[in-house]
Amino acid sequence: MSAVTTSQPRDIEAAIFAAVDSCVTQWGWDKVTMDDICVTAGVSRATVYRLFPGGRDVLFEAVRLGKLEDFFTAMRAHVEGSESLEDLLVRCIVVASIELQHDEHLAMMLASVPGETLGDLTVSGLGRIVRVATAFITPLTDEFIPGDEAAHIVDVMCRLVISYYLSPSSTIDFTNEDAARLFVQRFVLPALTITTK
Amino acid sequence: MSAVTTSQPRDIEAAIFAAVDSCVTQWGWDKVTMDDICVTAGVSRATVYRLFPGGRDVLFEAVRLGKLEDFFTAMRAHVEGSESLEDLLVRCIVVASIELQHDEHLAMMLASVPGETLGDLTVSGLGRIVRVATAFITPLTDEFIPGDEAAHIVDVMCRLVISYYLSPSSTIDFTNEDAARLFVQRFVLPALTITTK
DNA sequence: GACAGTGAGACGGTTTCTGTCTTAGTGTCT
DNA sequence: AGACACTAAGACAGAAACCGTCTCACTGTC
Repeated sequence: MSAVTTSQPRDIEAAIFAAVDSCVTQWGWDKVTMDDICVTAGVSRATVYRLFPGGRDVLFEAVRLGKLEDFFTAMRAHVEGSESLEDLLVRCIVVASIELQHDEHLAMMLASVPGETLGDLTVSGLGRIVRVATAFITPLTDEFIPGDEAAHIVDVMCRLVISYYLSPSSTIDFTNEDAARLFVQRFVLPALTITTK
Repeated sequence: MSAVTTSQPRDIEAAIFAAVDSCVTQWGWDKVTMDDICVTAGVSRATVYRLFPGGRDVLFEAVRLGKLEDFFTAMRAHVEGSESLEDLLVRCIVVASIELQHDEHLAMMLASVPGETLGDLTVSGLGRIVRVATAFITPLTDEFIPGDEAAHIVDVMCRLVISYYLSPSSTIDFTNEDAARLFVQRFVLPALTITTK
């Protein structure tokens, strides 16, 4: 009937991502069908499968990866140029914690589909989170400590930042720079097997 | 493995109703499966089908009917004993409007699954609403006007109360008794073909 | 021991969903 | 004009989910 071809592929991809966001927020990952997404995005099924060969799994993985990369891209802008490992770690922790707190979409997901969202933050999706975090952060730590040591720290810090986001503590506030610095000085830096440069 | 038989049938029915509420709030009527409800209610599928022979349709209809009856039962308690038709109608309008405004579950449904909820309030479910409202209210109007006349009024008023709940007007506030009375005096009572007693 | 109520789960029939494919229509570039 | 790239629409088969029914074992009560 009418085939509108004025939009660029990027726009369509963005529309699909937005549709997934919207649908998942409303119904959760489990309940969403590809048709839901197609209709919401105003796009035909063929288009979705052409842009994401592999279908549902590939699309959803791309969405999750995309969100993580957005998150860490935003974070990296705030932590680049740190002049010491301590500064870098403290900034990472604080910026990530604040970013999490300000993430409205995440908050909505936690409210509307808490089970799945929690699972994605703490069980099924934690591996991906740590992986992406490591890929983004270790390049910044290279000038201070070796990669495997950094990977260990990133792994632990991911878990802690998420935990304190989900369940804030009265003793440690990771959105506060001083508190984060104290934590890094007391627990992280001393644990390094290599003397920091 | 373990069959707990300590609970009364009424408790189980209540648990199922609560489970439907919870599931529907989370996912909407369309996305909820009987298994979702069974798991949420902590009850086996056999039990649900035994308590609601006919399955999904019967259960859902029972839930919707139950909610409506709860609504109008609460309302009737506030409007019984009215000494004139005008008083009765005004009270009905005001109490129903306020009750709607205070209905948190309905608000959550409108927020989480607006499409379905709106449809149930204005299209697919309106007939049931009017039917139940008529059954509850006409007995109270019997001493003032004949049944068919009352049914007409109830029909119109249901639609108006719902409309003003969904989309409040700056000119008429049905939660305000004076405004409601003015409305009844100007538009409802004069329209009666029979002189009010 | 008889009985009523329940959980667990198997079962077949139906519906829904997925992923692929074909066809037709539209805009762009040459 | 004609080749090309891209999309909508929808048919299609296979897989998965769901529904409603049924049987069986178990438990607490009478």
